[in-house]
Amino acid sequence: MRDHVIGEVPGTRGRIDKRLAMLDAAFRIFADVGYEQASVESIAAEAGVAKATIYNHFGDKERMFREVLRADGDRALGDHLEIVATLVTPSNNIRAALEHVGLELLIRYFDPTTVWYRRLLVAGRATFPDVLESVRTNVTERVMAALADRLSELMRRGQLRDADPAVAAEQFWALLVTPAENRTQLGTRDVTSAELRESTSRAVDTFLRAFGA
Amino acid sequence: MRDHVIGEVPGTRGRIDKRLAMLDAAFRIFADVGYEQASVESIAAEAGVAKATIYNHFGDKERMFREVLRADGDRALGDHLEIVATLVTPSNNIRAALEHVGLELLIRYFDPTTVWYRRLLVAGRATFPDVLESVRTNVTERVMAALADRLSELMRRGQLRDADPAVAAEQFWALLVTPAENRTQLGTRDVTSAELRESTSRAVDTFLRAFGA
Amino acid sequence: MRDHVIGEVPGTRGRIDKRLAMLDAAFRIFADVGYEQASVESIAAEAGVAKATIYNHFGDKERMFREVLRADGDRALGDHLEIVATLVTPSNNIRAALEHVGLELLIRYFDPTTVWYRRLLVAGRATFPDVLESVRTNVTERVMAALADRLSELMRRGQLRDADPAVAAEQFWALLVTPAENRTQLGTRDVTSAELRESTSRAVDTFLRAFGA
Amino acid sequence: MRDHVIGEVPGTRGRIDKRLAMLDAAFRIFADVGYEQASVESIAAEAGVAKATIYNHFGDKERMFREVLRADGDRALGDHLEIVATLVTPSNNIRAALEHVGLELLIRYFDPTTVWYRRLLVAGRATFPDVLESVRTNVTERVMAALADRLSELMRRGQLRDADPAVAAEQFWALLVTPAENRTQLGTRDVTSAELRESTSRAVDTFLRAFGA
DNA sequence: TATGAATGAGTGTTCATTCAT
DNA sequence: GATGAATGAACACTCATTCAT
Repeated sequence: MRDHVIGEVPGTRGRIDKRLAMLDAAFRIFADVGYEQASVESIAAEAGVAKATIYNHFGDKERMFREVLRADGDRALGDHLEIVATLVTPSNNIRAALEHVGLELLIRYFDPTTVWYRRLLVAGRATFPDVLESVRTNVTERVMAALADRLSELMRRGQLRDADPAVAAEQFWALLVTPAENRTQLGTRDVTSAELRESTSRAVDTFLRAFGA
Repeated sequence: MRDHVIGEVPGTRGRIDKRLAMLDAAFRIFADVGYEQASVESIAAEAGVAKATIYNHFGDKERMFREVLRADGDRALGDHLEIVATLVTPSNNIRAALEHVGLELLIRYFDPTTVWYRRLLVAGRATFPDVLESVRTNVTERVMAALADRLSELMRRGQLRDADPAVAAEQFWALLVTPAENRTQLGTRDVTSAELRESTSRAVDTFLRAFGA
Repeated sequence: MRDHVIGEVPGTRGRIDKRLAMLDAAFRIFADVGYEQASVESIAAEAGVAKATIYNHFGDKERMFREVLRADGDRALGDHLEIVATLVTPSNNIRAALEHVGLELLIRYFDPTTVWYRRLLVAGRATFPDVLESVRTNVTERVMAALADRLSELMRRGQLRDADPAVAAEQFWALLVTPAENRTQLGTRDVTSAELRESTSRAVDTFLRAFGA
Repeated sequence: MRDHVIGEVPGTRGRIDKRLAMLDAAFRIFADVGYEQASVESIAAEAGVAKATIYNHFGDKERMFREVLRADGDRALGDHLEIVATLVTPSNNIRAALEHVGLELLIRYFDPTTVWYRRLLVAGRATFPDVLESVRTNVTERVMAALADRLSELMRRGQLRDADPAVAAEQFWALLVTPAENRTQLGTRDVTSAELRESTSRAVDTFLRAFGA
């Protein structure tokens, strides 16, 4: 839980370092114990600054929470879109292409940073439903749409059978993620990369049986 | 949020009623705002008793939380096993049988009580990982095993192709639940029964394409 | 500043004692340093209770302040009206009657409790203008009206010349209080009873020269 | 509350302007909310400078408060002495002379700047009793002495009856100020100039009945 | 058993003040 | 001389828990 580092510089002495340290510490603490349970004091301690410094920078706890979410949300969106974009498959090997994308998505999905990010969202769900909605429309939906777009391209090329691409995308995602997630106990346990590879393989198996040309 | 009633009998003034009222109020409040955020005071108020009475009965907040979880966990397990058991299919119509079980499971899954129960688990995740583990082994795994058992029976009968029943069960569940859940925004929105039926239908479609005989 | 005691019972053990001790301590601290500057912690310490006990009883700081004001305001009104009522003078000695009432009013006015009460009002002026207004209409104006009523009676009897009784009351009060107050430095210094007697005598002198029959 | 300007020159960017702007802002804020309640931050903002600049100039909050008081105290003393000095009455019309001086004093007394200044003193009473004492000896007493001196002159001339001039001054002041002040509710309400004129007239009436030749 | 009253430890937030640039 | 950034101490208020009745 100590390896999400945005930009801390160990020998801290600059100004910007403090802000980054604070965002960073906030991310970890919020993800760890949830919004309500995270004390500003503990975030300050983790960041190595005084409590008041946090207030100087962010105004209040809520604004800090939103700032943290925004900063990481943008990065996550970029990451995922990039991965989905690789599903262009000049090659004929659909299985390999799907397994590549699937595994990459799964790796991201279970990356500690992403796991924490999901926890952040869940942790703040009751208090900040608007943030949740914003993430869904700006991240989840756009990733799903990109995936559907790629799958529809594969359908047009005859590499997948004709079907509703949105449904296909949704089900690909479900087959990929849900069985793997069940094994992590809501993120309590880590998953090995072997497990991820096996999960991907099983998901692609079933997906191709259902949607293969 | 006021319709989960374990055993309140408003007019009665006996001892047991108080205990039930307290468990009941605790369930609602815990599910509503999470373990940490739920104040013993608010639970006492909701149950119509004095704060100290809660301590007389449960010792402390944590023990009350566990009590609530256990009481409802047992009930949930029974419900789900019953539903899965209906997948005996004397008839030849697999699709109808799967859709029946799928819809029933989905209805349970999005029943307010169950939604609250999942929230309870997530809310207490950080503080009570042992409870989470216990639910997984005692509820999730047993339901999955029962489902796999039914599917394996269908495979033996030749109504589904030969495959790993555990994987099939897991993927059936994933196809069923994940797309539907994505639409509820982590439980922020309700789902209509029409949506549930459509979700079930799509899940069974794809499942049968992949696992049909 | 430690002699305003409403009902403290030294060997404190009952329930009601705590409430009185709190009101009492609040009165002293508020009067001493003002509403904003008075810390709930210090009031709790002065009352010998825990901070939370104050919140259990009064809800919040503002409600405690209002409670304190109300409790003492009622008593003050009664006191003053009683004094003014003595101005019935069956005897012919107006000077003696006026000096008696004047001295009594002045004694009350510079009684530590009353001094503190005025400080309380001034201290809360900015934050609670409504309280100030309420005291003015319910206490100040009623005392002035009672005084005017007594003076008008004396005019009817021919013991004072005919004049506007309201103005006479107002000016009697001004002659009585203001010179004395100037010597206390906004209540910083105490006044001796000799000074009060002299102030009264001078005020009555001038008042009778202006309003004597 | 924004019309007390000591020397702000908006267009200028020199050094002295900043100091004046700070003193000016401090006066307004201190008078508005009191010493303890005034935040250095708000004064800095009102003055358009950085918080640290205030500390460069005044050392700390207390020294700034004293500086502000001293600057304005001198001006107030001058004003009042000048007014009292006009009570030389070459003319025979005492009533007119007294009404002139009385009205002028009353106007000053209820001038927003003076009202704020009195609030400043009251606000700082508990924290800075020495300042209060200094104002009393350097301003109040000197104004009273000047007034007594003028009245004694009138007595010598036979325009007022023989009496203790100090007492006469004190009572003139009381008759003048107290009834008017009662109507402002400790400065919460403004007074109209008509009210001031009426108050003056009543005060002079009574004063002349008591002290007229 | 049920309760009203009390409390110690904490929470988010503000503020006067300092320091490096 | 002027500033932006940082901080320690304090404050109003909350909460899980205990105790006497």
